[in-house]
Amino acid sequence: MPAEEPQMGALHNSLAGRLVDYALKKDAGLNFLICLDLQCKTEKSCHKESNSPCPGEEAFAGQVVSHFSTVTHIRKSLEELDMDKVTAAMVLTSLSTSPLVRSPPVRPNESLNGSWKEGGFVPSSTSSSGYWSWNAPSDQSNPSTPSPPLSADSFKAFRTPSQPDDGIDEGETSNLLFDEPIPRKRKVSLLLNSIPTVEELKLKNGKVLPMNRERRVGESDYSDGEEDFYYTEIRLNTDSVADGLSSLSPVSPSLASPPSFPTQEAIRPETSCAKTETKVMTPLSRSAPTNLYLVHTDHAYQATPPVNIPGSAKFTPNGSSFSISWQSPPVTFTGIPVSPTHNRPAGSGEQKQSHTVLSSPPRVAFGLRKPRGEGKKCRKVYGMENRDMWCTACRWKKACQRFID
DNA sequence: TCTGCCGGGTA
DNA sequence: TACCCGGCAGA
Repeated sequence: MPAEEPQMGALHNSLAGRLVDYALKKDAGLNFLICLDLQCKTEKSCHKESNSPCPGEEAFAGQVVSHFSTVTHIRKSLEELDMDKVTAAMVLTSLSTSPLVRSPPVRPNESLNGSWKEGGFVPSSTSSSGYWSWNAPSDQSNPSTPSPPLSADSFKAFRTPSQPDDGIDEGETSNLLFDEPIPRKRKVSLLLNSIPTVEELKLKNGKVLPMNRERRVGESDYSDGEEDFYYTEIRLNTDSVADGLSSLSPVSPSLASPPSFPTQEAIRPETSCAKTETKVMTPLSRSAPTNLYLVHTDHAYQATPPVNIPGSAKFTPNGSSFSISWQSPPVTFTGIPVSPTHNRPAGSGEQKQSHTVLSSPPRVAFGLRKPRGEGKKCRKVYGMENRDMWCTACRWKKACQRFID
């Protein structure tokens, strides 16, 4: 193991001191979104079944949830953002906070291995190529301990050595790290075969930050049929959630209608990535709600027709990346990855893997649940014994229509 | 624990 | 569409 790995891992830890992690776990032919939250400070329900204390990473491990509600919140209009170097985008306005499926316990050396083992993450086997996975928190008894500030030097260490300095000076770097949400590198294991590619994070100031080093075909850790799947959460704007809520409230026509998406032609693999994604993102910038989530993936996907996702969502593979975008409804997304070692042509009878995450929107994360009425309702006024005097809504356990606040 | 009511299921 | 109810979350 290269000597720099502990340092890299520690650095990564310090970068990742907030929110939650996720993994896509393949099991029984289905892919589940698994909460890897080591802090568990935002969603109680995610581990309620485990009945474990919040920091119980192990008990929490494998809990299948959908935690996208806490994924980095992007408030920046995509129109304002120069997206032409961003290789994937995910619009996740809301997903469930409640567990849907409980996956089998995650065994070491399974798909999550290397990234999450024995309550924490350990350096992955690919760290020597510039990837770092999550090490066990230095203080597991207090996982929510804030991460130490990063120095500009450490930030540089996080950068890919092979990448040139993009002109981001240390001052900017510091601002990025302290004033802006910290880009986090995620490692998600999938039973996919694909080729993570070079990532660049487009900063708000327009500068491009290389995030990963390219991973080449032929690297050996695809052997078990699984693949390390990385993505980077990018928080582009830190405006208040409440601000974002207003944009989710019903409903301007532009928000209510699904965004338009590029045609099949627009996402052909031979189309340049930047060009393609510009096309992809532009409609979103006009129609998507303000709390958008961007997931940056290191993944190669076969060029297949865009997959329409229920709920105004779409999965769009395009060469070396994919973008997933949707608005708040429950979603299912599927994708067909390209295998680096079994690179089959599309439509040649290959086994297409379907990756599914089912979820439903969180209620609290976006405050969509209206405040509870303060006044007396039918139930209080008439009592349970006079239930027939209640308004219909109250009888149906709906919002009271008679005593409206 | 009570209450309001959301979200989803059923007929 | 009407009706019902599990369950969440605030009081």
